[in-house]
Amino acid sequence: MTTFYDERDLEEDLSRANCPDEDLQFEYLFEYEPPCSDFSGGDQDDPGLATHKVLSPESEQVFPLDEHYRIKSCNSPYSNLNPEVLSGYENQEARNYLDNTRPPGLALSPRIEITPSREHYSHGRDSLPNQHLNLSPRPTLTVPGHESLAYREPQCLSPASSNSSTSWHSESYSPWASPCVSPSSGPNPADLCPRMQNIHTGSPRTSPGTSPHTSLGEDGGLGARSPSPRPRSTSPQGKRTYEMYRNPGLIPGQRSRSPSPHSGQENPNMGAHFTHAGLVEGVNGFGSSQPGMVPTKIVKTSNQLYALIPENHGDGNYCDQDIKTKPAAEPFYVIPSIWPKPLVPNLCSLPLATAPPLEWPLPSRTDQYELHIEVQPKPHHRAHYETEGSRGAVKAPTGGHPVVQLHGYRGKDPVGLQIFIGTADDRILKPHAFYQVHRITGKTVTTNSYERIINGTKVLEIPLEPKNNMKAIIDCAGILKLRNADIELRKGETDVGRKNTRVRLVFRVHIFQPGGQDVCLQVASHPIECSQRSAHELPMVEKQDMDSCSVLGGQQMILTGQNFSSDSKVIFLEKSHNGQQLWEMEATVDKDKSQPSMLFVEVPSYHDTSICQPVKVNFYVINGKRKRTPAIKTEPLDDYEAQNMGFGIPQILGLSPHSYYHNPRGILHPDNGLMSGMASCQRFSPNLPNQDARFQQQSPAIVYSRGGKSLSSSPGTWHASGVMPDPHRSVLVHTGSPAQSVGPISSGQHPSIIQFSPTNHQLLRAGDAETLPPPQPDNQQILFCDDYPPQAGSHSPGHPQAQAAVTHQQPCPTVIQQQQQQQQPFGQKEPQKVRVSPGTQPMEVTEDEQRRVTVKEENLDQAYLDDVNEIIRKDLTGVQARVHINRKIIGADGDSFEQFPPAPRHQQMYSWEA
DNA sequence: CAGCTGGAAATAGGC
DNA sequence: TTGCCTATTTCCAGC
Repeated sequence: MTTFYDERDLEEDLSRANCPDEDLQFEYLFEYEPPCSDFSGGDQDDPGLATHKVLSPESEQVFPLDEHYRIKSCNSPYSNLNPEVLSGYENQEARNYLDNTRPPGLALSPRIEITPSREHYSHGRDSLPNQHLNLSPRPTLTVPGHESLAYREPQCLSPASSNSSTSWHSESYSPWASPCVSPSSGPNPADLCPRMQNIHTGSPRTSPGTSPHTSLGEDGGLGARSPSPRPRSTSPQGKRTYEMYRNPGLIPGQRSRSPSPHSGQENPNMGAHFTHAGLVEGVNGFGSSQPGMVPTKIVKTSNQLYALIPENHGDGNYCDQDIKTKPAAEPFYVIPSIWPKPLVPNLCSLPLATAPPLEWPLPSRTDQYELHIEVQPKPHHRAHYETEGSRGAVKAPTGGHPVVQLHGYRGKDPVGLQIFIGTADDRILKPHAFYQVHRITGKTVTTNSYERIINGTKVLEIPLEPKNNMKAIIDCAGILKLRNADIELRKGETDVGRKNTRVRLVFRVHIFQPGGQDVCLQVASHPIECSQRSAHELPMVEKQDMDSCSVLGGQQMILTGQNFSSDSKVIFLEKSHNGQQLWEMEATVDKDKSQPSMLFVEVPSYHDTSICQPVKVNFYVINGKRKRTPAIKTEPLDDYEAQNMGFGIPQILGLSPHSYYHNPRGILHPDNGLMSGMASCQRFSPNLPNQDARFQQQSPAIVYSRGGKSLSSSPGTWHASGVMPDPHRSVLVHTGSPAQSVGPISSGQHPSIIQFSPTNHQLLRAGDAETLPPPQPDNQQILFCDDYPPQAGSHSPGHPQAQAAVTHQQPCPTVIQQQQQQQQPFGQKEPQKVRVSPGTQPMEVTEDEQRRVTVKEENLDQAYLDDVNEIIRKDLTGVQARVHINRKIIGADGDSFEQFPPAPRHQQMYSWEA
């Protein structure tokens, strides 16, 4: 079981569009193996030699991986990528790609592979159908009437965050300023924070935190806010609804396939910048190809000096916009010519002008360094509104706080660690529009931090000091929730806040190197659910003890997680490439054994036991009843869409689902220069509108020359470091030795739990933080593949044990024995009732049917991507596409299955007794 | 008393 | 259009 699949695929997303409640689903993967013998991701007893395991229902055979594949793999876009360099989702991307590049020579094991999806925390934004549409950078953020504002107005507008951290108005541009200092008394916001000009002009606050209800509407006339009880914001043009978001076709007049705020369609200025000039430009939307661009305007403030550079010509990446001086179409970016005074002397931090944009994907490690989250945050953190007091810093599962450490750093100077709130969806990581990091101060906070606003995103910076072993306890970062209406009202903002409540803590370091090239590393935490409700209602799977089994099912799978209930149901489903649900089956949950943190599930039989290829399915956990889920939903083909897509629907249908969520939008546009700058090893057709976002997810280490000039001047300025993740390997996660594993699963029966997806991996880490003795950094980082042996040099520089832990994979037991339980089952054993499951026949889509199917607008881009991917894939390896099976977890308000396919006769479905 | 928490009412939007 | 349901946002009380 060493292959990996991208559960964040097209069909899943399409299906999601048909199933609103699936926004709260956390999906996981499972793979069915056919009865016939074939490869199965094998044991990897030899850490240095990946194997494939021939698996039949009764026997297994292991043999080495074909060398041919390795060679082939070298041609992949990840040829220079070391999977271990990438963290979290990025690794999954590599795995996905690799998985799909399996050469034909290696037959795929028809097996079931259970893999926790990155959708594990899929929720809200990430699960929205057009989530991939928001991959474009967010160089500017606008508000109605103030289109030139380069910030998220609520953040700038609302100082109502906790006084402990106060609003980030003043702090943002004056890190060392008192959090409560009046804008009028401190640095002049008019100078330091142009966006503040609008807000504060005529209404300077004496204390940003004194009036939770002080609003933009009051101050800046944006009209989005009013004294409490505040009326819901209304948009002159009509507020987007969640449904509209899910289905852009519902939006009158919205035809753009790129509703991203900064897509070319919506912002020609931005779009024009996506040229081959360089990655920076592409990402930032700054079209400058002018080396040595000189700031056109210098603004002297009380504490800092900013260079104002026209967006279209500057090479600056971060900044505030000068609202007053520039029209909307020509926003300015403010680049501090003088680095703000750090809290720590000699703090090694990169000048904003040279730092990569927050939207940029960065690796978590290079050969030399690794930025690692030693302790992950809790999966839930109730964010506070501006009208509320702070809800404190994000905590760790153990009760402490997240810990981040930079490995491999030998310098003597502290390094600035940046923290911001990023998206938790499957698209490229970027600052979250609806959440901001919130600086926490107080006697309980041990970590100094200061704030700044980088291109509209609040960023905390704390020092990583050698004396602390370059480790920082993140006890100063809370999460502020911005009102959806305010954000959605921004011009160009296409994301909706509804059900978009998952975030990640993103950590970044910029390591100054003597050679003149600095290294930027970034690592994102596990997803954090920020809503109040979900903390108690959403079931989450943190661990699954098996990821594949025979198509015959019947094996017991133990899910470890949270918020399971007696009503918890585990649903297996399969979708077609176009998102149509092909099969759905509720697994039998052993109510007697199950606990709030553990579910014992009997894997249902796959509907087609005669498959000869492994099939991936989804499964998810749902608490409570579930509404009817349409098995197939078709829509009339939108001519406009079809025309603009440039290919027929049938083409879409055959596309690989992989990387659907990774539409890089503008970033990977052939004109944006990303590929040339970051993934030169891979060539794409310039005619294709998009490229596979995996290549940005798999971004190489960013090495750049100090000094803003070069950043946008040429593609070569930003170049991949020589240390790129190994592309040859699918990767999986070894969750630790038996002694380190959690719970019964870690007992002798399952000494080595292998988790296959980043999602699962992430969750595991959250749990491991409590149970695994530190340091266990590589439990998370040990990513290797079934198809390829770990390579020297790919290990974590700071964790030599990484390699050693690679191959303790064990075959999944066909039957998992009941483990000793510390908790009581939900209830006493009761006669299970047979669930009525209509709709026995798996959905089969004929070609004609497929032609009638309309892929939602937001999915077309990915279709393009997949198309490209498929071309590349075939070109590189000729690997045949796979069928994926994902799994999900649904929220408590999930739908019921009125069209639930009946289980095979030999495998009746059971449900919890009410 | 400030900050933090948990809970829940009020509100808005979706169906 | 209405009612129900869910998600969001605001408010309150306790620690």
